[in-house]
Amino acid sequence: MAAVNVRDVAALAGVSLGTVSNALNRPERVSPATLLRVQQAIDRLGFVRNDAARQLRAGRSRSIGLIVLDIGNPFFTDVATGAEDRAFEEGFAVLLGNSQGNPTREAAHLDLFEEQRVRGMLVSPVAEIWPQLKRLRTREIPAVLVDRAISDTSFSSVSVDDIAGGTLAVTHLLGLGRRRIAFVGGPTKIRQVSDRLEGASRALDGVNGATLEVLGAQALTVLEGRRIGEAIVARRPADRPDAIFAANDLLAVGLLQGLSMLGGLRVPDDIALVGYDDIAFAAAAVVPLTSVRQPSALLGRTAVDLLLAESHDPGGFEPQQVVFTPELVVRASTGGGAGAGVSAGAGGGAGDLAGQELT
Amino acid sequence: MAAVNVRDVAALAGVSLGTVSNALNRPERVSPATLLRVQQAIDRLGFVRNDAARQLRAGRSRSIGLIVLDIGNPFFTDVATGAEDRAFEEGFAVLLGNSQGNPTREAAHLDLFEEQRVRGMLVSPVAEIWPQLKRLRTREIPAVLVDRAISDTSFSSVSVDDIAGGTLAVTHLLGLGRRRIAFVGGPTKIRQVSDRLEGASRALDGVNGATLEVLGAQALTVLEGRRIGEAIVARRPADRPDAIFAANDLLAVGLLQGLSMLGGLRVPDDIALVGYDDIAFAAAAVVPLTSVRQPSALLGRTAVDLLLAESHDPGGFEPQQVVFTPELVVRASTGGGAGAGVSAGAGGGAGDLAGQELT
DNA sequence: CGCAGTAATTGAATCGTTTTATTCGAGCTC
DNA sequence: GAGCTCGAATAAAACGATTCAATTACTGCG
Repeated sequence: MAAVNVRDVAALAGVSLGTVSNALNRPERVSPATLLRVQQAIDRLGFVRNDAARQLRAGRSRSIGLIVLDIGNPFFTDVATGAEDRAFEEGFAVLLGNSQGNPTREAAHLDLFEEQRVRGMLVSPVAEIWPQLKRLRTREIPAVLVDRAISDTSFSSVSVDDIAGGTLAVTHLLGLGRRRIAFVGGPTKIRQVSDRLEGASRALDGVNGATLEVLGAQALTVLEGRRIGEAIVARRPADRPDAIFAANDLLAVGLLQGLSMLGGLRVPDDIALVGYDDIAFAAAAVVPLTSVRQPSALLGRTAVDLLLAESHDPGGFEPQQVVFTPELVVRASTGGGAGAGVSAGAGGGAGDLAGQELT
Repeated sequence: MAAVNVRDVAALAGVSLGTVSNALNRPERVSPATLLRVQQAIDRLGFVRNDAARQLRAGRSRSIGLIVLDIGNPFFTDVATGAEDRAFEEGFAVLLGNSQGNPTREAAHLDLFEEQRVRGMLVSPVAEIWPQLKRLRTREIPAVLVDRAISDTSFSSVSVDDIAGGTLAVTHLLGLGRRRIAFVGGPTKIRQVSDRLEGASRALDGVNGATLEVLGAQALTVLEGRRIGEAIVARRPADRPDAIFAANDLLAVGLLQGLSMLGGLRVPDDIALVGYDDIAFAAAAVVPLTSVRQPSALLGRTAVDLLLAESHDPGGFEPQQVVFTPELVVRASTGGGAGAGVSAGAGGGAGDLAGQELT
């Protein structure tokens, strides 16, 4: 009883196997009576379609590949969640590939998924893989780039506007009346960092008396943030900024520790603080962090939409570059909630660590 | 040029298609000369095997299904990383399914993956799905349970010994000379919580003068930890515990905030603190947290190993229950590093948030 | 020189489904 | 009642790789 196939079902139902296929795929072409008989036979035998045969005949599969830089990174985890969710709605399975920033692994995953004849690939590329992606396209396997500024507009892509995010953050700080703004982030060769800085500096345009100081960071880590925070504390009060925009939440959390817990400054009273990414911990920090949130899961969902759209109409489809605008989640670190208090900030939102279950 | 198949390759190489297949799968049966010609033809045409046809013939696929409760949970992310990594080494693709704790979604994923004829499934089950898993087994699709205590030993499983973890944590605290231990955690109907408590209480056996107080928590969150921390601060000094074992790191971080930052107590001087899970943030807390680490990625790798072993020998395979022992990572919150300082603790380790890249 | 034995290659059958052209009837019209 | 159409069901031909029994080519040996 290892393998139940359409033939067995047909035999039990007393019809031809073509009819079984029709019952499965175009029920309206089959008379109600036989449809019922076929259904019963299927249930009785516990028949499950063999997708391999199906896709062999159809020439296309019902799965899509997702290759990410690092599945451990919460951003990509969210992207994957969104993509899987959307794909599942459409009856597609998602093949997960973790390139770990390794071009060799990335290429190998591309090959592996091509053998599986995936319907298309979602890729957040490590290396320059245009040649490979173009080759895939000649095989009618479309690709959608995730979170990469892309020069080649012949591919669809989804990304978030980091410049807008930077502007959002600093405009908020200016709106609170702060004028001595500091940007903490680096290395600037990371596009996201330089874009966020660019956005920050744009926000200053036309605001008189406002200054933007750039404090370079070696890495986007908590420790680095703490170090910089302590350096700020060491300054004369008049030389300190009255607001900081950190390039990501890890830095922001470190800054918070350095400034407030170790340095004795008050956040947001003395210095207001905005982070970036809205990681789960942002809401749970001692002073809940105001942060710029990226619609990560939506990125994943949208990428799948673009992929399927292109797959349905390989010829006529026009590649699209979808750029999402991030959103500011205001919490206590800029005075959004209770002063320096305990209550959760305004945002809240779905992914908060607060609601997370135990491992 | 949409589809290049073995026949095309055979034609170009001037051999029969059987030979091409041999060249692909059993190169030693083919003369070096023809092997070379076939290789060249493959390269020239850019031939890529069609896995659908392959698996149709073979009756088995080269992919495995992974169904997790919540891919957003760092524990499962690590499990997934380990599983994907191991599977990839073996040339297998991983189909990712996120059940989101929803039994309906879980069942649907099971069906979807069964249609894909996966080689086997890794499942961290939401509901009681034994009937479905047993049905799968009659189809030679083995399943391995992930992180579930399992009564039915006819399935392989991988899990972590939470009792041992609890003992580990509290033994460490006792070793530091602490005697008034508090366990913070709940709800106890979660098996992991009750097991950790059980382990904690076992550690006390035979240690005279040691007491274990249980402080129930409504949820395993930062906020709840903070609340409990403040409650402890409100006690008379003599009534306070001198060490706390928290059921997970979120609680521990909250406790740290409540005790130390808001309450003025010193960690570890006044109260030593141990968490559980060793989440990325544990090392980055103001006082780096001592924590119990679970070998999550190893769980994933091992699960894949068990799955493939069973798949290779469906008849003779004996299901195994692999239970991992967690490991204690000592950091400053129990005096492991600098007193209450800034330096990272002992553990460090691969997954630290410290090294994490920007989104 | 012929024969056995091995190595290399071939061709046909097969996996399970979908699809397409075809057949079979029944019900209608004129 | 002959000719039609239309609905329902069928049989056969794909899809692309693998495998196995059969064939050919070749080597060495007696």
